Amino acid sequence: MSLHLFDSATRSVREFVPLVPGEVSIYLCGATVQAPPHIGHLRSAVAFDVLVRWLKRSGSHVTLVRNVTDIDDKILAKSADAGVPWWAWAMQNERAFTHAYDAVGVLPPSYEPRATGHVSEMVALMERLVATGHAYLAGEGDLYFDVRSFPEYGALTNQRVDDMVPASDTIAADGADERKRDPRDFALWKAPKQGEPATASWPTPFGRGRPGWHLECSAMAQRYLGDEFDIHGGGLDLRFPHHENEQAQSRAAGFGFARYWLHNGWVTQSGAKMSKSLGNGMLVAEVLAHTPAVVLRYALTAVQYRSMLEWTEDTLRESEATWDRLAGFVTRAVEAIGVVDDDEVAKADLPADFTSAMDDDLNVPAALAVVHERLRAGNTALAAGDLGTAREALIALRGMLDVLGLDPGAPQWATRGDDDRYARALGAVVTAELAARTEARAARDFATSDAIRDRLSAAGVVVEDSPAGARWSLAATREDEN
RNA sequence: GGUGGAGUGGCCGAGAGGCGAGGCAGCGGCCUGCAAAGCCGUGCACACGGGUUCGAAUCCCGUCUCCACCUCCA
Repeated sequence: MSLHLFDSATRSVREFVPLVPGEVSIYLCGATVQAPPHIGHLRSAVAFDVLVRWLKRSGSHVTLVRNVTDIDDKILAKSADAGVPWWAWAMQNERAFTHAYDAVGVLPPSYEPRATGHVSEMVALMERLVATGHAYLAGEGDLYFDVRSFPEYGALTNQRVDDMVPASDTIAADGADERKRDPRDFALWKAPKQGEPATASWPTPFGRGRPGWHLECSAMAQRYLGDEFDIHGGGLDLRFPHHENEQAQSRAAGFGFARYWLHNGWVTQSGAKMSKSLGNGMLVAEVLAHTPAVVLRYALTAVQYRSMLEWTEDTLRESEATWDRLAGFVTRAVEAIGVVDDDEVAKADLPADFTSAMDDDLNVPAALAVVHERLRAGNTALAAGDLGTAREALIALRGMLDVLGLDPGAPQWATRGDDDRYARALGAVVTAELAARTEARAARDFATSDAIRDRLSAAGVVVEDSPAGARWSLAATREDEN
Protein backbone atom coordinates (compact mmCIF):
# COMPACT_ATOMS: atom_id res chain seq x y z
CA MET A 1 0.00 0.00 0.00
CA SER A 2 1.19 3.46 -0.77
CA LEU A 3 0.68 6.54 1.33
CA HIS A 4 -2.96 7.53 1.71
CA LEU A 5 -3.97 10.77 3.37
CA PHE A 6 -7.25 12.19 4.53
CA ASP A 7 -7.96 15.21 2.39
CA SER A 8 -10.14 17.72 4.20
CA ALA A 9 -11.34 19.20 0.94
CA THR A 10 -12.96 15.97 -0.19
CA ARG A 11 -13.45 14.60 3.33
CA SER A 12 -12.04 11.30 2.18
CA VAL A 13 -8.87 9.28 2.31
CA ARG A 14 -7.04 9.63 -0.99
CA GLU A 15 -3.93 8.03 -2.35
CA PHE A 16 -1.19 10.61 -2.17
CA VAL A 17 0.38 11.20 -5.56
CA PRO A 18 2.67 14.22 -5.72
CA LEU A 19 2.61 16.56 -8.67
CA VAL A 20 6.21 15.66 -9.44
CA PRO A 21 7.18 12.08 -8.65
CA GLY A 22 9.61 11.94 -5.76
CA GLU A 23 9.17 15.61 -4.95
CA VAL A 24 6.69 16.74 -2.34
CA SER A 25 5.83 20.37 -1.73
CA ILE A 26 4.16 21.33 1.52
CA TYR A 27 2.91 24.64 2.79
CA LEU A 28 2.24 24.67 6.49
CA CYS A 29 0.52 27.50 8.30
CA GLY A 30 2.95 28.31 11.04
CA ALA A 31 2.58 30.79 13.82
CA THR A 32 0.94 34.14 14.04
CA VAL A 33 3.53 35.39 16.46
CA GLN A 34 1.27 37.29 18.80
CA ALA A 35 2.09 35.22 21.91
CA PRO A 36 4.49 32.47 22.97
CA PRO A 37 3.63 28.95 21.81
CA HIS A 38 1.39 26.58 23.72
CA ILE A 39 1.39 22.84 23.34
CA GLY A 40 -1.37 22.97 20.75
CA HIS A 41 0.95 24.82 18.40
CA LEU A 42 3.55 22.13 18.91
CA ARG A 43 1.05 19.40 18.28
CA SER A 44 0.48 20.80 14.82
CA ALA A 45 4.18 21.17 14.18
CA VAL A 46 4.92 17.65 15.38
CA ALA A 47 2.10 16.14 13.32
CA PHE A 48 3.48 17.60 10.13
CA ASP A 49 7.02 16.79 11.18
CA VAL A 50 6.02 13.14 11.28
CA LEU A 51 4.52 13.50 7.80
CA VAL A 52 7.75 15.04 6.53
CA ARG A 53 9.88 12.37 8.17
CA TRP A 54 7.73 9.61 6.74
CA LEU A 55 7.87 11.09 3.24
CA LYS A 56 11.64 11.38 3.48
CA ARG A 57 11.99 7.87 4.82
CA SER A 58 9.89 6.70 1.90
CA GLY A 59 12.39 8.27 -0.45
CA SER A 60 10.77 11.55 -1.35
CA HIS A 61 12.46 14.90 -1.44
CA VAL A 62 10.39 17.30 0.62
CA THR A 63 10.15 21.05 0.34
CA LEU A 64 8.48 22.42 3.41
CA VAL A 65 7.52 26.06 3.66
CA ARG A 66 6.21 27.11 7.03
CA ASN A 67 5.27 30.75 7.26
CA VAL A 68 5.46 33.22 10.08
CA THR A 69 2.69 35.77 10.16
CA ASP A 70 4.38 38.69 11.83
CA ILE A 71 1.77 41.38 11.34
CA ASP A 72 -1.87 41.22 12.36
CA ASP A 73 -4.46 42.84 14.60
CA LYS A 74 -3.47 40.96 17.72
CA ILE A 75 0.22 41.61 17.33
CA LEU A 76 -0.54 45.30 17.07
CA ALA A 77 -2.92 45.23 20.01
CA LYS A 78 -0.76 43.17 22.34
CA SER A 79 2.45 45.00 21.55
CA ALA A 80 0.70 48.31 22.13
CA ASP A 81 -0.54 47.06 25.50
CA ALA A 82 2.99 46.00 26.38
CA GLY A 83 4.48 49.26 25.20
CA VAL A 84 6.79 47.47 22.79
CA PRO A 85 7.15 48.06 19.03
CA TRP A 86 5.01 45.52 17.19
CA TRP A 87 7.99 44.20 15.24
CA ALA A 88 9.95 43.57 18.43
CA TRP A 89 6.93 41.83 19.93
CA ALA A 90 6.62 39.62 16.87
CA MET A 91 10.32 38.82 16.85
CA GLN A 92 10.34 37.89 20.50
CA ASN A 93 7.51 35.42 19.99
CA GLU A 94 9.01 34.08 16.81
CA ARG A 95 12.14 33.21 18.76
CA ALA A 96 10.02 31.43 21.35
CA PHE A 97 8.39 29.38 18.61
CA THR A 98 11.71 28.50 17.06
CA HIS A 99 13.07 27.43 20.40
CA ALA A 100 9.99 25.29 21.05
CA TYR A 101 10.18 23.61 17.63
CA ASP A 102 13.86 22.86 18.10
CA ALA A 103 13.35 21.56 21.62
CA VAL A 104 10.94 18.84 20.54
CA GLY A 105 12.94 17.89 17.48
CA VAL A 106 10.81 19.36 14.72
CA LEU A 107 13.01 19.35 11.63
CA PRO A 108 13.59 22.86 10.33
CA PRO A 109 11.54 23.82 7.29
CA SER A 110 13.15 24.41 3.92
CA TYR A 111 12.17 28.02 4.29
CA GLU A 112 10.30 30.14 6.78
CA PRO A 113 9.00 33.27 5.07
CA ARG A 114 7.59 36.21 6.98
CA ALA A 115 4.50 38.03 5.86
CA THR A 116 6.12 41.45 6.15
CA GLY A 117 8.79 40.45 3.67
CA HIS A 118 6.30 39.65 0.93
CA VAL A 119 4.24 42.76 0.37
CA SER A 120 5.17 43.00 -3.28
CA GLU A 121 3.91 39.46 -3.91
CA MET A 122 0.70 40.36 -2.16
CA VAL A 123 0.31 43.48 -4.27
CA ALA A 124 0.73 41.43 -7.42
CA LEU A 125 -1.94 39.01 -6.25
CA MET A 126 -4.31 41.84 -5.39
CA GLU A 127 -3.81 43.47 -8.77
CA ARG A 128 -4.62 40.21 -10.42
CA LEU A 129 -7.78 39.77 -8.35
CA VAL A 130 -8.92 43.32 -9.11
CA ALA A 131 -8.25 42.84 -12.80
CA THR A 132 -10.30 39.66 -12.88
CA GLY A 133 -13.17 41.21 -10.99
CA HIS A 134 -12.79 39.25 -7.77
CA ALA A 135 -11.68 42.12 -5.58
CA TYR A 136 -12.92 45.65 -5.07
CA LEU A 137 -11.72 48.74 -3.31
CA ALA A 138 -14.06 49.81 -0.53
CA GLY A 139 -12.00 52.79 0.48
CA GLU A 140 -8.41 54.00 0.54
CA GLY A 141 -6.35 50.97 1.57
CA ASP A 142 -9.35 48.68 2.06
CA LEU A 143 -9.53 45.96 -0.55
CA TYR A 144 -12.05 43.15 -0.25
CA PHE A 145 -12.50 39.82 -1.89
CA ASP A 146 -15.92 39.50 -3.51
CA VAL A 147 -17.15 36.07 -2.43
CA ARG A 148 -20.16 36.25 -4.76
CA SER A 149 -17.82 36.60 -7.71
CA PHE A 150 -16.36 33.18 -7.08
CA PRO A 151 -18.87 30.32 -7.35
CA GLU A 152 -16.48 27.88 -5.71
CA TYR A 153 -16.42 29.90 -2.50
CA GLY A 154 -17.20 27.54 0.37
CA ALA A 155 -15.97 24.46 -1.48
CA LEU A 156 -13.21 23.64 0.97
CA THR A 157 -15.50 23.55 3.98
CA ASN A 158 -18.61 22.33 2.18
CA GLN A 159 -20.61 25.44 2.92
CA ARG A 160 -22.96 27.50 0.82
CA VAL A 161 -22.46 31.22 1.08
CA ASP A 162 -26.11 31.76 1.90
CA ASP A 163 -25.95 29.33 4.80
CA MET A 164 -22.80 30.60 6.37
CA VAL A 165 -24.27 33.02 8.78
CA PRO A 166 -27.55 34.86 8.64
CA ALA A 167 -26.63 38.14 7.04
CA SER A 168 -28.61 40.10 9.59
CA ASP A 169 -26.49 38.72 12.41
CA THR A 170 -23.29 39.59 10.68
CA ILE A 171 -24.28 43.15 10.08
CA ALA A 172 -25.55 43.58 13.58
CA ALA A 173 -22.53 41.97 15.21
CA ASP A 174 -19.29 43.82 15.84
CA GLY A 175 -19.95 46.69 13.45
CA ALA A 176 -19.63 44.85 10.17
CA ASP A 177 -18.33 46.95 7.34
CA GLU A 178 -21.24 48.36 5.39
CA ARG A 179 -19.00 49.16 2.48
CA LYS A 180 -18.83 45.45 1.75
CA ARG A 181 -20.89 44.13 -1.09
CA ASP A 182 -21.62 41.06 0.97
CA PRO A 183 -21.07 40.66 4.67
CA ARG A 184 -19.03 37.55 3.95
CA ASP A 185 -16.53 39.40 1.81
CA PHE A 186 -13.17 39.34 3.53
CA ALA A 187 -10.30 41.79 3.64
CA LEU A 188 -7.35 41.31 1.33
CA TRP A 189 -5.76 44.53 2.49
CA LYS A 190 -6.59 46.70 5.46
CA ALA A 191 -6.15 50.45 5.80
CA PRO A 192 -4.36 51.56 8.97
CA LYS A 193 -6.63 52.18 11.91
CA GLN A 194 -6.48 55.22 14.11
CA GLY A 195 -3.40 55.19 16.30
CA GLU A 196 -1.57 52.38 14.55
CA PRO A 197 2.15 52.97 14.06
CA ALA A 198 3.37 54.11 10.66
CA THR A 199 5.70 51.13 10.55
CA ALA A 200 2.66 48.84 10.40
CA SER A 201 1.55 49.85 6.94
CA TRP A 202 2.98 49.68 3.45
CA PRO A 203 2.22 51.64 0.31
CA THR A 204 0.31 49.88 -2.47
CA PRO A 205 -1.61 50.96 -5.58
CA PHE A 206 -4.72 50.61 -3.43
CA GLY A 207 -3.48 52.84 -0.67
CA ARG A 208 -1.43 52.33 2.46
CA GLY A 209 -2.28 49.41 4.64
CA ARG A 210 -1.37 45.98 5.81
CA PRO A 211 -2.26 42.43 4.82
CA GLY A 212 -5.57 40.88 5.62
CA TRP A 213 -5.03 37.70 7.52
CA HIS A 214 -5.21 35.37 4.52
CA LEU A 215 -3.41 37.09 1.69
CA GLU A 216 0.13 36.43 2.81
CA CYS A 217 -0.22 32.67 2.72
CA SER A 218 -1.50 32.68 -0.83
CA ALA A 219 1.31 34.99 -1.90
CA MET A 220 4.11 33.13 -0.15
CA ALA A 221 2.92 29.68 -1.13
CA GLN A 222 2.96 30.72 -4.74
CA ARG A 223 6.35 32.37 -4.54
CA TYR A 224 8.11 29.37 -3.06
CA LEU A 225 6.05 26.39 -4.16
CA GLY A 226 4.55 27.58 -7.42
CA ASP A 227 1.04 28.00 -8.79
CA GLU A 228 0.09 24.53 -7.65
CA PHE A 229 1.60 22.43 -4.89
CA ASP A 230 0.93 19.20 -3.09
CA ILE A 231 -0.09 19.64 0.51
CA HIS A 232 -1.39 22.50 2.57
CA GLY A 233 -1.55 21.90 6.29
CA GLY A 234 -2.60 23.51 9.50
CA GLY A 235 -4.86 23.21 12.49
CA LEU A 236 -8.46 22.20 12.11
CA ASP A 237 -9.61 25.61 13.21
CA LEU A 238 -7.88 27.20 10.24
CA ARG A 239 -10.13 25.50 7.73
CA PHE A 240 -12.56 28.34 7.91
CA PRO A 241 -12.17 31.15 7.31
CA HIS A 242 -8.42 31.11 6.80
CA HIS A 243 -7.92 28.24 4.39
CA GLU A 244 -11.22 28.70 2.60
CA ASN A 245 -10.20 32.27 1.90
CA GLU A 246 -6.69 31.39 0.86
CA GLN A 247 -8.03 28.91 -1.61
CA ALA A 248 -10.61 31.38 -2.91
CA GLN A 249 -7.97 34.08 -3.47
CA SER A 250 -5.55 31.80 -5.20
CA ARG A 251 -8.02 29.90 -7.33
CA ALA A 252 -9.89 33.04 -8.32
CA ALA A 253 -6.54 34.42 -9.43
CA GLY A 254 -6.17 31.40 -11.66
CA PHE A 255 -3.78 29.25 -9.66
CA GLY A 256 -4.29 25.60 -8.83
CA PHE A 257 -3.07 26.05 -5.27
CA ALA A 258 -3.12 23.10 -2.84
CA ARG A 259 -3.94 19.61 -4.08
CA TYR A 260 -4.43 18.05 -0.64
CA TRP A 261 -5.55 19.70 2.57
CA LEU A 262 -4.47 18.23 5.89
CA HIS A 263 -5.75 19.45 9.22
CA ASN A 264 -4.63 18.34 12.61
CA GLY A 265 -6.94 18.03 15.60
CA TRP A 266 -6.25 20.00 18.68
CA VAL A 267 -5.36 19.40 22.27
CA THR A 268 -8.36 19.19 24.55
CA GLN A 269 -8.91 19.19 28.27
CA SER A 270 -12.04 17.45 29.49
CA GLY A 271 -13.09 17.33 25.88
CA ALA A 272 -12.90 21.06 25.30
CA LYS A 273 -10.46 22.87 23.06
CA MET A 274 -7.45 23.86 25.03
CA SER A 275 -7.26 27.54 24.20
CA LYS A 276 -10.42 28.11 26.17
CA SER A 277 -8.71 26.96 29.32
CA LEU A 278 -5.31 28.35 28.56
CA GLY A 279 -3.06 29.90 31.10
CA ASN A 280 -2.73 26.87 33.35
CA GLY A 281 0.65 25.46 32.48
CA MET A 282 0.04 24.75 28.85
CA LEU A 283 2.64 27.09 27.48
CA VAL A 284 5.53 25.17 26.01
CA ALA A 285 8.04 26.98 28.18
CA GLU A 286 6.11 26.02 31.29
CA VAL A 287 5.86 22.36 30.35
CA LEU A 288 9.53 22.17 29.40
CA ALA A 289 10.50 23.65 32.74
CA HIS A 290 9.60 20.35 34.43
CA THR A 291 9.46 17.80 31.62
CA PRO A 292 12.09 16.47 29.23
CA ALA A 293 11.33 17.74 25.73
CA VAL A 294 11.31 14.24 24.30
CA VAL A 295 8.55 13.26 26.72
CA LEU A 296 6.46 16.18 25.52
CA ARG A 297 7.13 15.13 21.96
CA TYR A 298 6.05 11.58 22.70
CA ALA A 299 2.83 12.81 24.25
CA LEU A 300 2.06 14.97 21.23
CA THR A 301 3.03 12.31 18.70
CA ALA A 302 1.30 9.26 20.12
CA VAL A 303 -2.22 10.17 19.03
CA GLN A 304 -3.34 10.06 15.39
CA TYR A 305 -3.00 13.60 14.08
CA ARG A 306 -6.65 14.08 13.21
CA SER A 307 -7.95 12.96 16.59
CA MET A 308 -8.42 15.28 19.47
CA LEU A 309 -5.63 14.74 21.98
CA GLU A 310 -7.08 14.64 25.46
CA TRP A 311 -4.60 16.18 27.86
CA THR A 312 -4.91 14.89 31.41
CA GLU A 313 -2.77 15.12 34.48
CA ASP A 314 -1.50 11.64 33.63
CA THR A 315 -0.50 12.39 30.06
CA LEU A 316 3.09 13.40 30.70
CA ARG A 317 3.64 10.80 33.39
CA GLU A 318 2.50 8.03 31.07
CA SER A 319 4.58 9.38 28.22
CA GLU A 320 7.61 9.46 30.46
CA ALA A 321 7.07 5.87 31.55
CA THR A 322 6.81 4.74 27.96
CA TRP A 323 9.78 6.78 26.84
CA ASP A 324 11.89 5.39 29.67
CA ARG A 325 10.96 1.90 28.56
CA LEU A 326 11.97 2.57 24.97
CA ALA A 327 15.16 4.39 25.87
CA GLY A 328 15.97 1.79 28.51
CA PHE A 329 15.97 -0.97 25.95
CA VAL A 330 18.24 1.00 23.66
CA THR A 331 20.64 1.65 26.54
CA ARG A 332 20.75 -2.01 27.55
CA ALA A 333 20.97 -3.21 23.99
CA VAL A 334 23.88 -0.92 23.26
CA GLU A 335 25.62 -2.16 26.40
CA ALA A 336 25.22 -5.71 25.18
CA ILE A 337 25.95 -5.39 21.49
CA GLY A 338 27.57 -2.03 20.98
CA VAL A 339 26.48 1.08 19.17
CA VAL A 340 24.68 0.57 15.89
CA ASP A 341 25.70 2.85 13.10
CA ASP A 342 23.15 5.58 12.34
CA ASP A 343 23.46 4.77 8.68
CA GLU A 344 22.37 1.22 9.33
CA VAL A 345 19.35 2.51 11.20
CA ALA A 346 18.50 4.89 8.38
CA LYS A 347 18.60 2.14 5.79
CA ALA A 348 16.91 -0.61 7.75
CA ASP A 349 13.79 -2.20 6.37
CA LEU A 350 10.93 -1.35 8.63
CA PRO A 351 8.33 -3.92 9.70
CA ALA A 352 5.52 -4.19 7.19
CA ASP A 353 2.89 -3.57 9.85
CA PHE A 354 4.58 -0.33 10.77
CA THR A 355 4.80 0.79 7.18
CA SER A 356 1.19 0.03 6.41
CA ALA A 357 0.06 1.83 9.57
CA MET A 358 2.00 4.94 8.57
CA ASP A 359 0.74 4.74 5.01
CA ASP A 360 -2.79 4.65 6.35
CA ASP A 361 -3.08 8.38 6.99
CA LEU A 362 -0.20 8.32 9.47
CA ASN A 363 -1.78 5.98 11.99
CA VAL A 364 0.85 6.53 14.64
CA PRO A 365 -0.96 4.65 17.44
CA ALA A 366 -1.09 1.53 15.29
CA ALA A 367 2.54 2.08 14.33
CA LEU A 368 3.48 2.38 17.99
CA ALA A 369 1.81 -0.96 18.67
CA VAL A 370 4.37 -2.46 16.28
CA VAL A 371 7.12 -0.59 18.08
CA HIS A 372 6.02 -2.15 21.34
CA GLU A 373 5.95 -5.62 19.84
CA ARG A 374 9.53 -5.18 18.72
CA LEU A 375 10.46 -3.74 22.05
CA ARG A 376 9.17 -6.80 23.85
CA ALA A 377 10.94 -9.11 21.41
CA GLY A 378 14.13 -7.16 21.93
CA ASN A 379 13.90 -7.32 25.71
CA THR A 380 13.22 -11.02 25.59
CA ALA A 381 16.20 -11.56 23.31
CA LEU A 382 18.46 -9.54 25.57
CA ALA A 383 17.35 -11.53 28.60
CA ALA A 384 18.03 -14.76 26.73
CA GLY A 385 21.40 -13.56 25.53
CA ASP A 386 20.27 -13.82 21.92
CA LEU A 387 22.32 -10.90 20.69
CA GLY A 388 21.56 -11.39 17.02
CA THR A 389 17.84 -11.03 17.56
CA ALA A 390 18.42 -8.19 20.00
CA ARG A 391 20.45 -6.35 17.40
CA GLU A 392 17.76 -6.75 14.79
CA ALA A 393 15.18 -5.48 17.24
CA LEU A 394 17.37 -2.52 18.12
CA ILE A 395 17.79 -1.52 14.50
CA ALA A 396 14.11 -1.92 13.67
CA LEU A 397 13.08 -0.09 16.80
CA ARG A 398 15.38 2.84 16.22
CA GLY A 399 14.36 3.00 12.58
CA MET A 400 10.69 3.15 13.43
CA LEU A 401 11.17 5.65 16.21
CA ASP A 402 13.28 7.81 13.96
CA VAL A 403 10.28 8.20 11.67
CA LEU A 404 8.38 9.54 14.64
CA GLY A 405 11.25 11.79 15.69
CA LEU A 406 11.69 9.67 18.81
CA ASP A 407 14.85 7.63 18.21
CA PRO A 408 16.52 7.30 21.62
CA GLY A 409 19.82 6.95 19.79
CA ALA A 410 19.50 10.33 18.11
CA PRO A 411 21.89 13.01 19.36
CA GLN A 412 18.90 15.25 20.04
CA TRP A 413 17.77 13.00 22.86
CA ALA A 414 21.16 12.03 24.27
CA THR A 415 20.68 11.91 28.01
CA ARG A 416 24.19 12.59 29.16
CA GLY A 417 26.31 15.38 27.82
CA ASP A 418 29.77 13.96 28.20
CA ASP A 419 31.37 17.32 27.82
CA ASP A 420 29.22 18.84 30.50
CA ARG A 421 31.34 19.48 33.60
CA TYR A 422 28.47 18.84 35.98
CA ALA A 423 27.59 15.57 34.29
CA ARG A 424 31.21 14.45 34.45
CA ALA A 425 31.46 15.32 38.11
CA LEU A 426 28.21 13.55 38.90
CA GLY A 427 29.32 10.53 36.93
CA ALA A 428 32.55 10.31 38.87
CA VAL A 429 30.81 10.57 42.21
CA VAL A 430 28.15 8.02 41.36
CA THR A 431 30.71 5.63 39.95
CA ALA A 432 32.65 5.80 43.19
CA GLU A 433 29.51 5.16 45.21
CA LEU A 434 28.60 2.22 43.05
CA ALA A 435 32.07 0.76 43.42
CA ALA A 436 31.69 0.92 47.20
CA ARG A 437 28.27 -0.68 46.89
CA THR A 438 29.63 -3.48 44.75
CA GLU A 439 32.23 -4.21 47.44
CA ALA A 440 29.60 -4.24 50.13
CA ARG A 441 27.41 -6.58 48.11
CA ALA A 442 30.33 -8.90 47.47
CA ALA A 443 30.82 -9.02 51.22
CA ARG A 444 27.06 -9.61 51.60
CA ASP A 445 26.89 -6.46 53.67
CA PHE A 446 23.45 -5.56 52.39
CA ALA A 447 22.84 -2.91 55.02
CA THR A 448 25.68 -0.86 53.62
CA SER A 449 24.80 -1.62 50.04
CA ASP A 450 21.16 -0.59 50.51
CA ALA A 451 22.22 2.54 52.36
CA ILE A 452 24.28 3.58 49.38
CA ARG A 453 21.40 2.91 47.02
CA ASP A 454 19.02 4.86 49.24
CA ARG A 455 21.44 7.76 49.39
CA LEU A 456 21.70 7.89 45.63
CA SER A 457 17.96 7.48 45.25
CA ALA A 458 17.38 10.43 47.55
CA ALA A 459 19.62 12.44 45.26
CA GLY A 460 17.52 11.46 42.25
CA VAL A 461 19.83 8.75 40.98
CA VAL A 462 18.19 5.42 40.22
CA VAL A 463 20.34 2.31 40.55
CA GLU A 464 19.54 -0.92 38.75
CA ASP A 465 21.53 -4.08 39.16
CA SER A 466 22.15 -6.30 36.20
CA PRO A 467 24.29 -9.33 35.49
CA ALA A 468 26.84 -6.97 33.97
CA GLY A 469 26.94 -4.77 37.05
CA ALA A 470 25.02 -1.80 38.34
CA ARG A 471 23.65 0.80 36.00
CA TRP A 472 22.47 4.23 37.01
CA SER A 473 20.29 6.92 35.58
CA LEU A 474 18.53 10.05 36.68
CA ALA A 475 15.07 9.53 38.10
CA ALA A 476 12.04 10.44 36.07
CA THR A 477 11.06 14.01 36.58
CA ARG A 478 8.05 14.56 38.72
CA GLU A 479 6.29 17.75 39.48
CA ASP A 480 6.01 16.76 43.11
CA GLU A 481 2.63 18.34 43.19
CA ASN A 482 1.87 16.70 46.50
C1' G B 1 -29.70 28.09 11.30
C1' G B 2 -25.40 25.89 8.31
C1' U B 3 -21.03 22.61 8.26
C1' G B 4 -18.10 18.99 10.54
C1' G B 5 -16.23 15.71 14.48
C1' A B 6 -16.91 12.43 18.67
C1' G B 7 -19.02 8.91 22.56
C1' U B 8 -14.40 2.06 23.28
C1' G B 9 -12.35 -1.43 29.76
C1' G B 10 -9.84 2.81 36.00
C1' C B 11 -7.14 6.40 32.35
C1' C B 12 -5.02 7.39 27.34
C1' G B 13 -6.01 5.41 22.65
C1' A B 14 -6.29 2.29 17.58
C1' G B 15 -9.78 -0.56 14.99
C1' A B 16 -14.39 -0.69 11.79
C1' G B 17 -18.93 -7.43 10.42
C1' G B 18 -15.96 -13.14 12.88
C1' C B 19 -9.09 -12.86 14.28
C1' G B 20 -4.99 -10.02 21.00
C1' A B 21 -4.76 -3.52 19.14
C1' G B 22 -1.13 -0.95 21.99
C1' G B 23 0.26 1.94 26.24
C1' C B 24 -0.37 3.57 31.51
C1' A B 25 -2.23 2.04 36.17
C1' G B 26 -3.80 -2.49 39.07
C1' C B 27 -3.45 -7.71 40.42
C1' G B 28 -0.72 -12.69 40.38
C1' G B 29 3.85 -15.07 39.09
C1' C B 30 9.20 -15.67 37.38
C1' C B 31 13.91 -13.40 38.10
C1' U B 32 16.59 -10.66 42.27
C1' G B 33 20.07 -10.82 48.81
C1' C B 34 16.08 -6.98 48.61
C1' A B 35 14.71 -3.70 44.89
C1' A B 36 14.48 -1.73 40.03
C1' A B 37 14.33 -3.15 35.13
C1' G B 38 12.71 -7.15 32.20
C1' C B 39 9.56 -11.36 31.08
C1' C B 40 4.88 -14.38 31.65
C1' G B 41 -0.23 -14.29 33.03
C1' U B 42 -4.59 -11.38 34.13
C1' G B 43 -9.34 -7.10 31.97
C1' C B 44 -14.92 -10.95 28.22
C1' A B 45 -14.73 -2.53 26.87
C1' C B 46 -17.28 -0.45 22.74
C1' A B 47 -23.47 5.96 24.86
C1' C B 48 -28.78 4.01 24.70
C1' G B 49 -33.08 1.41 22.15
C1' G B 50 -34.57 -1.35 18.08
C1' G B 51 -33.28 -3.95 13.45
C1' U B 52 -30.28 -6.71 9.49
C1' U B 53 -26.98 -11.07 9.82
C1' C B 54 -25.03 -17.70 11.19
C1' G B 55 -22.26 -13.63 13.60
C1' A B 56 -22.15 -6.23 15.04
C1' A B 57 -18.20 -2.09 18.89
C1' U B 58 -18.09 -2.23 13.39
C1' C B 59 -24.03 -2.09 8.81
C1' C B 60 -29.35 0.20 9.04
C1' C B 61 -33.22 3.12 11.80
C1' G B 62 -34.23 5.98 16.01
C1' U B 63 -32.69 8.46 20.66
C1' C B 64 -29.38 10.87 24.05
C1' U B 65 -24.87 13.41 25.21
C1' C B 66 -20.42 16.10 24.14
C1' C B 67 -17.09 19.11 21.09
C1' A B 68 -15.82 22.41 17.21
C1' C B 69 -16.04 26.04 12.93
C1' C B 70 -19.36 29.97 10.67
C1' U B 71 -14.42 35.88 9.56
C1' C B 72 -9.47 35.88 16.97
C1' C B 73 -7.60 30.63 17.06
C1' A B 74 -2.63 25.08 15.94
